[in-house]
Amino acid sequence: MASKHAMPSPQLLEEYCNFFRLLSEPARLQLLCLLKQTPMDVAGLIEATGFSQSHISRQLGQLQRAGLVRCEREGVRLTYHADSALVDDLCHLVQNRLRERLESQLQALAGG
Amino acid sequence: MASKHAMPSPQLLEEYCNFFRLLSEPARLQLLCLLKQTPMDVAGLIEATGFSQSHISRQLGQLQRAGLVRCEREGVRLTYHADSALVDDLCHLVQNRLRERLESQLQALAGG
DNA sequence: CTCCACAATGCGGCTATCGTCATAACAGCT
DNA sequence: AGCTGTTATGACGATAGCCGCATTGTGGAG
Repeated sequence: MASKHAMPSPQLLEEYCNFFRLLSEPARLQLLCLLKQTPMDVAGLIEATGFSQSHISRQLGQLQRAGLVRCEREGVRLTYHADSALVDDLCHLVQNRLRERLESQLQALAGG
Repeated sequence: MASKHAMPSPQLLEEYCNFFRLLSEPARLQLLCLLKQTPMDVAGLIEATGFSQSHISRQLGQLQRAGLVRCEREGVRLTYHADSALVDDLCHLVQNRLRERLESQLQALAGG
């Protein structure tokens, strides 16, 4: 075969970017991480983050459309969940990368 | 321990976002994928993508500062490389997610 | 040193997105 | 029905990022 890592099609590339863009906003990633730890309603997220209600609602909407978050009614409240392990996996990969990079910089400093 | 997936610190969260933002731009991701397949100079990337010289140079600068891309002089030209498997891993994870999501939507359609 | 080719950067327009305020939609209770 | 509490959305200013044009830096050849 040509390569183990063929060039993705433009459409797929775009999908990748759309997904990564979701995670590229601190507010959204924070909400995701919080909801992974403990499901909450919007009031809880306001309490936890200090963001405004409308801001949180918007971000949750984006995450929900991407399937990264679900919600269930409990009376008048909506309890949001984030149960996918995907985000954790992605973050761990990035974390390892960041660590490796800092270590190599440290070595370069010691070696120089 | 409290949880297998503890909340990352604000600083780390920011670093994650910075990294994901790099991948959230089709131009950058495309350049990354191209350079993973075949190392090239800027002229080659212009040929391959149709982007302007300055645009490509800027994106390469960002990728280089993040350590996702390196370059070597060959005479007056700079040959850029992208050798990390990280981006491939991240994209594969996302691809699986996209596939699963579409499959579940398909099933919901069939089941309804 | 001068000239040429390649790459990087200052500047500016443009668009997209964030984040807030105010308001609308919605579910439950009386 | 109306009232209350919760969430979603329309409108808008502010900000950030893309992208190209023009210029500057940089290394090699004459």
